[in-house]
Amino acid sequence: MHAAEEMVLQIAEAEALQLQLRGHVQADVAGPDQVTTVAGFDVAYDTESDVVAGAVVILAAPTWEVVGSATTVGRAAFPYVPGLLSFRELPPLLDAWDEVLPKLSTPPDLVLCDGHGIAHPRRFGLACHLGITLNLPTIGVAKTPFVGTHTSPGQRRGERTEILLDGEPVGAALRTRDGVREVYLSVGHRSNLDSACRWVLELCPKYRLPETTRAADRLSRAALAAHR
DNA sequence: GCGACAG
DNA sequence: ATCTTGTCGC
Repeated sequence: MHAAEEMVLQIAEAEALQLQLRGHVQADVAGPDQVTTVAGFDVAYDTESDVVAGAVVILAAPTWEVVGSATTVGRAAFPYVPGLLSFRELPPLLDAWDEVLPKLSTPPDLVLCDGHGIAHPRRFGLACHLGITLNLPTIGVAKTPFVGTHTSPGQRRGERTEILLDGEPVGAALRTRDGVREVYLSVGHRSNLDSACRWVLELCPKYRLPETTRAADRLSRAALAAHR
């Protein structure tokens, strides 16, 4: 069998797994009401190879200073397929997680990652997959919309509109700074939309993107650069 | 059938 | 994701 045919099968298997795993997602339960530490995840890609760097950062409330981190460098084992991002990014992210976890006295109270949670064609985006794998409250924060419809929220920080998919709210377009374009967030696991919006705003005291995203992005890029 | 499509 | 210069605005 040719490589292209193998890929078609892998994609079908991945989609089937999503349908199975999505049954474990808790997207309408109380989120954390206190957050002492929060984890942020990101992956950086090399332009001309399949080398990838995964990073996890641990930030402490209320200043969100970095109190822990880990990076790993490896090779991408799955291509980018819209709707199957977690199969590409989860391996490097979990590698980084395994590195940082032994160094923590307590697991983080909340996890953020790039990309969507239940705002996904099968309601099982990267944030969901990461959340049920770690069994932690998770929020997906994306820079661009993926599925569903939404109107533009008001121009003030904190204003938001719902992302609707098949008539159901699956996420929010949230303005994290006055006059700056919104971010698109959705619950990954063990949270709800109100709580997710609250914590994302807390994590955006100064910039459009959450401090977790910014720190993890910097770190994953640095790890990639150091490797080359 | 055609186009769009998180990172 | 990543490749890239200048440029507008506070």
